[in-house]
Amino acid sequence: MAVKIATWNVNSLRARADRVEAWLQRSDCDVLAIQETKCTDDNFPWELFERMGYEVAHFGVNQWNGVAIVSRVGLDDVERTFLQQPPYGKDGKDPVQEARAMAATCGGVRVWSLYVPNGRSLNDEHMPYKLQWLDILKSEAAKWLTIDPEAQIALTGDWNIAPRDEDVWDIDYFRNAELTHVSEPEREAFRAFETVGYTDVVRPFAPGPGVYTYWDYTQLRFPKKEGMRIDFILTSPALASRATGAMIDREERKGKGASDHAPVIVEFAD
DNA sequence: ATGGTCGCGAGGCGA
Repeated sequence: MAVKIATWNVNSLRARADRVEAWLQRSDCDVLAIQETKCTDDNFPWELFERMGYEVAHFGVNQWNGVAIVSRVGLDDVERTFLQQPPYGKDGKDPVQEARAMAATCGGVRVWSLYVPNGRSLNDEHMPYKLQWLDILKSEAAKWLTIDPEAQIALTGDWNIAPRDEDVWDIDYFRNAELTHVSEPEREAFRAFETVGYTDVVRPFAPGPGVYTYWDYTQLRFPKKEGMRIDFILTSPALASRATGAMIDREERKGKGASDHAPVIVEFAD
């Protein structure tokens, strides 16, 4: 079946409930993968989606992270965390499994909602966590294609990596400040998904330069058009061949109460 | 102008 899938880091679902509802209405998406709900199941706004006729599954353990999948074309075989997903333990504290990944089968597509660890800084212990998290996810994703080369898989979400120099507004600024998201280890971790067979299905329909999915709240980054392309939809080969269009909804970043990320949308034909 | 923005949750952390 034809299906329209979006991914969006909403940066708090409760603070943005009205915006999310309005966006879902006008975007007419069949599936929305959400990151950073910042909810637990207890304070998650279930009825918001149910009254629009969508099913919803959520994975959130505290006020951090949190991922969800919303669908009106079925929501089956919900899976929370990927196999071998590494936990995070700071300063030798007990490692905790964070709510950063979940999957569901919607309209025949295995949709993953992914919130890749930020990394924080090149020397922070969060960076090796980020790289290991991605490496293990890549290995799992490679296995899925080995098991079924025709699998319909969409790896969607906030990858916290800008794979190309043109994916940030000024690569020299990032290099000079030794910022994350553009380092070679991070980019290699991203390319590894392409090496095992996954494709960015949005970029061909929304080519750069100057095309971004995220703008920092500070420094007037959005009006100055100083953003980053860090949200992606990567798909298996069989699903990539069905992509007929895609867009980054930059309009949604405008105005008071916007998330710092824009929704990213792709359409697949039958 | 040595700051500037958010959200969560009630001080500081994470982004």
